[in-house]
Amino acid sequence: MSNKVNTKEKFIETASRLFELKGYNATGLNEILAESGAPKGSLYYHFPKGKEQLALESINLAGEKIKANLQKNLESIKDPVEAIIFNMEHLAQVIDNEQKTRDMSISLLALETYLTSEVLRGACEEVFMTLENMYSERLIEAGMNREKAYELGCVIGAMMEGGITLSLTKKNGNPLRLIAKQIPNLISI
Amino acid sequence: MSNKVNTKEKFIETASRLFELKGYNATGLNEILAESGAPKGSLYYHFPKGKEQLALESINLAGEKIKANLQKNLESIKDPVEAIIFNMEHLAQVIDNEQKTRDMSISLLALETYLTSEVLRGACEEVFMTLENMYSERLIEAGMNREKAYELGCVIGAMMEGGITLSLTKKNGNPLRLIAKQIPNLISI
DNA sequence: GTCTATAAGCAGATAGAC
DNA sequence: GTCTATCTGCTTATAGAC
Repeated sequence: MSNKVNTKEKFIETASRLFELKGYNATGLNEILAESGAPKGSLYYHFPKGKEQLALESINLAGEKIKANLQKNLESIKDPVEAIIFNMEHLAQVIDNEQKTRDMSISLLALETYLTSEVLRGACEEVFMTLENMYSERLIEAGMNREKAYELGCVIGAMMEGGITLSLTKKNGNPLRLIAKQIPNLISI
Repeated sequence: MSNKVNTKEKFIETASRLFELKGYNATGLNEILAESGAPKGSLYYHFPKGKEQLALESINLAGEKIKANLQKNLESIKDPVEAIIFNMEHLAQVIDNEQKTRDMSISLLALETYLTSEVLRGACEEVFMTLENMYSERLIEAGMNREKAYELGCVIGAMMEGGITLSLTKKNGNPLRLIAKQIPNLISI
């Protein structure tokens, strides 16, 4: 039924938001259930393997949203350097205004799960690699040598994650802005 | 008594290791007690405010160790660019061999606590800022303009944290190595 | 100062009625 | 497919003996 799909998607959306915000271990199923407005039995009907399965689908959803935001900027701004800078400065502004993550990073989930769940670690790795490849492909399109583009894709991805971590901890987007300022020094096509 | 000091320090050392490795929320007091070999009453005698107080001292200890490692490399290698690269490549090698953190990063703790504990967020922010300043001071010593040095200190700090996150998630030190390779492009004194 | 026993609550997960 | 009631085990924290 359509209700089944809606219930399941509601679970994933709520869980994805809470996992990104508070982390995997700090987010209880009861909290997800309360915000979803559904009972516990329903959750285990849709996710027989429990919390880990719900987290897997949550990571994938979060990844899709992060990718979509990046893609929008990479497509709408012609110069890849300017596009990457705009993307970083946009996140800086969001952190200045809200001081929390939303469709921004899965670093917390990755660091919480890389030692304890091979499934979740793998899902996080895949999200990271897709983001890196998006940077790389755009740089190749703009004329950069392939190998160099793949190396820079990873570096830019790392700078983003580190910049978000620092900006959240400091409660302001300045670290992300300083990183954005250095992007032109890394990219010479 | 000296025993008091030893017991308390043992708690902090064990907690610091476990918090960095598994995170604040995934590490139970029972686990810390088991590895410390001391009973629960003793922990609450030394840390009346409980887990948060223990975490505060754990973050400070982890920060001291991370700083000490960096300082050793910044002091022993004359060229700051080479020193920073060596430090990153050393961490890459550790991750290749052990695939987990130890005296390396407090990103996990920072991301877990920035929303829920102002005390712990502040402690993490202080560690991050001290590390950034260590990079900056070394660059200033080597002749770099002050403002530029402070900006780069933050950028290098962010790259380290992001590089560690990616390297742990991918189970290899390559992201850190690719970042190290880009350091010369950022630093022109 | 050290240690034991226990409290009170929440976690993830399950059984079974409807 | 949906929902309720419950189980087991773990969490942080405390009371009080020694």
